[in-house]
Amino acid sequence: MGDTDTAAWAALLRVHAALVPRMDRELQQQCGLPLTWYDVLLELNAAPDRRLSMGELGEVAVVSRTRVSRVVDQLVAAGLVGREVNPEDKRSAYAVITAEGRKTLRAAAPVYLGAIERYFTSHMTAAESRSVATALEKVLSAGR
Amino acid sequence: MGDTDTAAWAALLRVHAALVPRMDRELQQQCGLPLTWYDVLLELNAAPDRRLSMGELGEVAVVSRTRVSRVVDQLVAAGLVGREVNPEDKRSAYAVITAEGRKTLRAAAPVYLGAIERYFTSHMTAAESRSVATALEKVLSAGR
DNA sequence: AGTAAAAATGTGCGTGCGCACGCATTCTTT
DNA sequence: AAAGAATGCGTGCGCACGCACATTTTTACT
Repeated sequence: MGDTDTAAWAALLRVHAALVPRMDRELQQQCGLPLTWYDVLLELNAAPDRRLSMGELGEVAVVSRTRVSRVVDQLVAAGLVGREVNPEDKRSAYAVITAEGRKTLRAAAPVYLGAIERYFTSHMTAAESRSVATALEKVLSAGR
Repeated sequence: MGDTDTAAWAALLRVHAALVPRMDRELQQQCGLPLTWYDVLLELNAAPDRRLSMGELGEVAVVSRTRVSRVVDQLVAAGLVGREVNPEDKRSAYAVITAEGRKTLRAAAPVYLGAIERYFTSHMTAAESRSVATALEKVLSAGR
């Protein structure tokens, strides 16, 4: 752990373990919304035509492909997204964010963004923040 | 996500989601050792007198306090650690790494460290690595 | 000393998560 | 055109994880 090479990785693991449950609770208590739901809604809202197939959703969101089905089930039951079949490929199922879903997302965004700022970004300089982002994005684009 | 403030956080989440399962599998296939076991063994080995109470272990390792009991159960069953009662406080239980545990740890270390280097550190500059470490460690020390 | 609060640990239970598998549909090959 | 491979998706199942609670021991207070 003390090794310089592994220090960054060890710190990443600890930050994740410390902050993710905290943010999840805060979001859930103030907005009744698990972090997973927020992530899915965010990606759907940013997607072209506000819809994504299950496979695409599993790749872009921080949710495993197989888990997507059940999360979308919950979101459909909550009225935040709808299921639609792709007429050009009847295997495929689209998840489409509803108006209620966008409303919920807009309400939850400031809470989540505030938590990120308060627990994470505010404790580093702007230069460090940029450095972390570029470094981790390089790791990401390499790991595909 | 595109926001500069949240970019670092979003990248951290994605890197964690992408790399942790991969490293866990690699470690488990090549050494028969889950990542959780490795972390616990590492902390025990680095601790004074090679032992830690359950509470201390839950704080220092990336394992929740309540989860520690069962993980130590497994490690005891595997012969990698031993349970000892604290003679000065009979509530407390010490987890002590065994010789077999140290042997297993030494065998697994190069595999894990290699994976960290290969999947993570090698994709950023040394300056970025240091920047990531210092930034995340500041986040950590602030979040207690 | 005696009683109540606090601390440290272990456990029953519900939940989240991913793997292996099966079903329906589409693509490819001959 | 027919058959086999490949793709996209959903589901049964087992494992990991944390919360609330019970138990035992220590500490604090009167």
